Amino acid sequence: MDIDDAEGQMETGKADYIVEELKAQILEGKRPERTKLPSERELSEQYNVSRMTARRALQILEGEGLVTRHPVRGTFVSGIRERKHEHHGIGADELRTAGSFVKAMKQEGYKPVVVFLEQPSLVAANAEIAEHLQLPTGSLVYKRYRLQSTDKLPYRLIESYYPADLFGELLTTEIGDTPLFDWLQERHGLTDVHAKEDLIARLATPDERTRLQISPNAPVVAFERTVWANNGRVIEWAYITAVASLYIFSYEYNIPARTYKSRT
Amino acid sequence: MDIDDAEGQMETGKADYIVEELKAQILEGKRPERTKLPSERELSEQYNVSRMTARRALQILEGEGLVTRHPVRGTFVSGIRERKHEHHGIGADELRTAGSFVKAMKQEGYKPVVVFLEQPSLVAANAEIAEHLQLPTGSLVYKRYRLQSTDKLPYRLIESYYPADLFGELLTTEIGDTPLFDWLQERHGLTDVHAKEDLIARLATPDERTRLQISPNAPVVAFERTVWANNGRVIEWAYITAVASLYIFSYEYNIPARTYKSRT
DNA sequence: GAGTGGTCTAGACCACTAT
DNA sequence: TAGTGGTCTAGACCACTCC
Repeated sequence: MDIDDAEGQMETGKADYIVEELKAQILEGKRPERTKLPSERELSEQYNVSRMTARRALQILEGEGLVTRHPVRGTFVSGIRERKHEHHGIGADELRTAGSFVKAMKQEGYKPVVVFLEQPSLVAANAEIAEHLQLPTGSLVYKRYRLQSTDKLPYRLIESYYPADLFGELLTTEIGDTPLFDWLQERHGLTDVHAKEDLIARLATPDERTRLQISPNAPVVAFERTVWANNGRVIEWAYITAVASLYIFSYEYNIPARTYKSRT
Repeated sequence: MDIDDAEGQMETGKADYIVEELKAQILEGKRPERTKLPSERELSEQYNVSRMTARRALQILEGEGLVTRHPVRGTFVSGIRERKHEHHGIGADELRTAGSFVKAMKQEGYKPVVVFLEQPSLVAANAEIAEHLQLPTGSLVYKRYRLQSTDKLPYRLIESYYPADLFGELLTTEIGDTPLFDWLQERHGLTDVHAKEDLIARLATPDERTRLQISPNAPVVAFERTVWANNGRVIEWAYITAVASLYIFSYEYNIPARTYKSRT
């Protein structure tokens, strides 16, 4: 197990070597999903490296999405199958049935929890929000800021804004579990919608790390979403931060034919 | 500058504190894009912390996409505007004009380079590739494995497969700079295409790290893309790894109306 | 009390490159 | 030769939870 014994064939670093060994074991099924990996201290003894090096190996595996780590509990194999599909595009129905995600979670045996980090409220739009919603700066907008979790395992942070003239009455109306866009269709007759999403991937900021309960090495997918109604109005702008290791983002689209040679 | 002086108001760690200071300076414009940040050793002196802590701070900034780091050169502010837009969906034209990305790069003054990591070749499809291309296992497929770079700064790794009966002749045909899908349209009359992409975000594997020349803390966006022609055939399946800090992925789609109350 | 991961220290050597 | 980031060591203390 001593790394120096294998040093002959090794060009990579010690941490990378441990990564490759553990990864092979995981992919070969020798370490099934949800089983516990050796702790940092155990690994450092087994491979005769310092704890920081064993730690780096586990952090790399975490970053690649192969394991999940928890203080106290330990490090666990988290197969790719654990990722949640977030499907958009042709046939997308997440927006139509805003509760669909929650339903899917329930089917999988999770208990979905939504925590409002702020009380939903009407606020004056700053320049940025106003521009996104195509409203004058200072317009009243309905704001929601919430965290979605399953069994105390947070997966998504959502900050969303809506024009107050369409959604403001929500503050005094109880719509229960009715998805927001169903309510919009019923109340205001807005049906077809068009959505645009801009995604980036990055590591979490300290604040997001705390809220999403992830380690400094865990990537997130941050995206803006703008939703237009069929009358051309922007009806939602949202900034969403999702724990990357839990998600597969799926998009489908058509590319229309073009007249051949119509462009250079 | 000594962190312990500010310890009173500080709940976060020392690395996080340095991150917040530097981030504020960057966002306020005190540290303009492309300017050099203090080195790890300088920071560790300025803040009276160990080099590893200063290092962690810079790595966190790198992970968040605010700075880029290079051995020898140092750490540099890399504004968000440096990210390249990758636009898909309605109006998407990346596939139609496969050279568009390259053109955009040229306009920005970059010199695009494509390195074929393997000679393009006809290979027998293994079970996975065959399934993706909807062909029998063992079918001949045309494979390309290439790395895209600008000025020795790699940004994307592409492993792509095509049915040999449609694309095999490319091995002996010189199509020059003609985008692949333009050639397909001209040669085989396949026009409208449908695409599906599945994205995940994660940290790079050691191999990807080496090929893309990024540090262990830099996230990547890995995605599969399947492209169908208008006759229902799969004409491309690709696995793409993109340096996350260089990309914004943009998707646009419509959500069709539904009959109200047609679902629960 | 024992064990987990999270953070931090004060050193060290390396490969690489610009001067 | 000097300076950069990359890697590694052998310790340390912390917060937290389970027993």
